[in-house]
Amino acid sequence: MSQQWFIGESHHKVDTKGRVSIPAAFRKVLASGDPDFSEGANPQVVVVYGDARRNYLECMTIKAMNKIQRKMLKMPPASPQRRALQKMYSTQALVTSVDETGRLVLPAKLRNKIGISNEAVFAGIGENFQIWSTETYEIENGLVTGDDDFDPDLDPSHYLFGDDEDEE
Amino acid sequence: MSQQWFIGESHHKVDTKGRVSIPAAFRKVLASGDPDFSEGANPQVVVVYGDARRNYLECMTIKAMNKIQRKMLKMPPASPQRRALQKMYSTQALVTSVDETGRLVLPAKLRNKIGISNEAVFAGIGENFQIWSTETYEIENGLVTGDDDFDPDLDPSHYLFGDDEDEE
DNA sequence: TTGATTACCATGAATTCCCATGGCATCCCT
DNA sequence: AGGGATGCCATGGGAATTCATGGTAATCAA
Repeated sequence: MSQQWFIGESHHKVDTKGRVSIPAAFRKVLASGDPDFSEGANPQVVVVYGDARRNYLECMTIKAMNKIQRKMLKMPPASPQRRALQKMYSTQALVTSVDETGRLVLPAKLRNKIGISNEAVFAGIGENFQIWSTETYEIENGLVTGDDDFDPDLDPSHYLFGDDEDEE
Repeated sequence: MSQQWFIGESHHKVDTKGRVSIPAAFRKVLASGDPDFSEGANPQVVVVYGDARRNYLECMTIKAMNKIQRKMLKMPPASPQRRALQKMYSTQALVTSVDETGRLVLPAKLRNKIGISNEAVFAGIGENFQIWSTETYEIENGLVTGDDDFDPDLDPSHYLFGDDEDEE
């Protein structure tokens, strides 16, 4: 069962062809989230580059993608919500697979979108992970925007308080 | 099982004869959704150009078309709903096949319908995909119509929140 | 015959595949 | 504890293949 969540942060080189190594730990999660994965083969990944306001790529397993697709199919076909989701998760997304050497190829379009020159940051978010250009990542993650219910100066673990579910 | 969904977005040239390359990824989905497909042959596609309000072509696999036909057969024969569907999906549709070089030929009638000059956009929507003229696509997809429950400025992923199905 | 449609061939660019290397950590042997 | 030996990991380069696209010849329909 190895690892279930994408956890960790790491930096990787992006070469002229757009190839980037995926952190080894993430590859295992991808493999376990790919229904068609067989030992020795290469797991598939989904890369979502949709939303214009985002300056990172959202990556997930096939299982996670299928779950999203099922959710979308349950929404009213012509609703703006469903349309927005479909545009983002179906149209502006890419299904590809990890290569023999554990790398992912990011097409030029996607690299431009997030402004990657030659180095990328992989950030695990649990059920999915993000790819950032190193420069953007440093800037964007320095400043945390707060709203009325959020205090940037507070230790985040405070928000875990209360309503514990059963163990494990 | 290769790929199950039409996912991705890409631009392709349309020549004077109406020939357009179908994105390679889409061709694989078409092949797997064609019951009569045999290795090395050319998969079939269904192109629906019916509805006057649409300024794009809706394309799907044979399997998807069969599903729609079955649904229609279950509806009351003389109902306006069934008639409308039949007109769109049976009358104003075209079954054709991908050629040797991976292209599709769009007859002049269909090109005029969606106003294609010399470039088309292919947009994957999961179970099917759309063909747009580049110009229309840019315009139509820039403006997002909002209603009371829809905020165009919100990241679409918000609409995925809640009501989780059981874990698999 | 004439315009349109289909089949066949050609090519550059992009992408995928395959092989190679250096570094770091782990294991194992004595 | 030293010192290989082993193996995985990140990265690089070149070859081989696929893709998108163009052109020309053959076939068809009216």
